[in-house]
Amino acid sequence: MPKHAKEMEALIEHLGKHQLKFTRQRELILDAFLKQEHITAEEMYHQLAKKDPHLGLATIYRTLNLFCEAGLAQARHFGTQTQYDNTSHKGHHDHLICTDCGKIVEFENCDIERLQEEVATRNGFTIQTHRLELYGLCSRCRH
Amino acid sequence: MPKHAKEMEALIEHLGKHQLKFTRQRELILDAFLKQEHITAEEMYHQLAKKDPHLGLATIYRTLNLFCEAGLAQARHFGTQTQYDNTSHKGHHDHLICTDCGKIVEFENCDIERLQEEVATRNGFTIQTHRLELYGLCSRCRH
DNA sequence: ATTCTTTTTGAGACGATTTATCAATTTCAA
DNA sequence: TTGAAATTGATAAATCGTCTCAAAAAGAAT
Repeated sequence: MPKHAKEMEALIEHLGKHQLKFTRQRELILDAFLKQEHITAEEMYHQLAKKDPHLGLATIYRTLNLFCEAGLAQARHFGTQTQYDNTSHKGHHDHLICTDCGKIVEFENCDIERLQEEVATRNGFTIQTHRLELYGLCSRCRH
Repeated sequence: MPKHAKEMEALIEHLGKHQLKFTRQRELILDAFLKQEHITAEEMYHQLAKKDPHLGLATIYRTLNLFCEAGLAQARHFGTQTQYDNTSHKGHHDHLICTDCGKIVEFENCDIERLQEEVATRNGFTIQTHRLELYGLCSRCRH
């Protein structure tokens, strides 16, 4: 059984529903993407240049955005670039961000997630994904 | 007593400490900024164009960044643009967002906020602001 | 008030990141 | 195998924010 069978199937299902095609590039990019917790398009471009020097940057952007629509990725804007988070990596999707030095601490908190579910249910929503970012000063920068 | 005397003083104090000058533009931009909970440079540019058609976009960016350094504002990357949050507004707006129809429900949850504080403290952070977005399907779109 | 030094401003050039364009290629169902 | 529809790669273009620099303004000293 391939490493990322579940995600591959999710992608194929999304493609089918939207009359999109399964291409060599999409498979290549999915494989590379699922190995990371998060990555930028530029990083992936350089990483994949070794396997396929002709893979265009535009294709990577398009495909990562496709993954977002399929629910496999989630875009996060930080600094000047866009980070694409791998949503199959369960924890570590919440962030503490130092507004002074830019330090990022990833965390996971079950209690918060449970309360989020509660809020959603109370409002008739079914949560697919979420984004939680806490901005402040880290211990170093506070002084 | 002027509306935003406290913030104005904070700015003047910051200017004094850094050999910066108090200008008409900085006063104008501060006034406009403090009336909002958050704003982008572009929005403020158009808003202020009525009062002073010669106020340059670069000046607005520079000034909003100055406010960040003075602690009056906080930059947050959202979508493709930078939102400048007014730190004197405490109102936290967390959002439930339907990924199908785009419906947005605002909510606030004290328990979640308390847990956020806990996480931050445990990691040595002091929270200035945060952002919480829950993505999913609303009752209608779930069918 | 006038002078003088320093900072700020406005306009546009510039750099970085992402999206749009389009002809050639690939996918995939018939 | 064929053909319609989608995708790709290269690059042009758009977007956002910063940098540059001469002219203007601020503020201290005279």
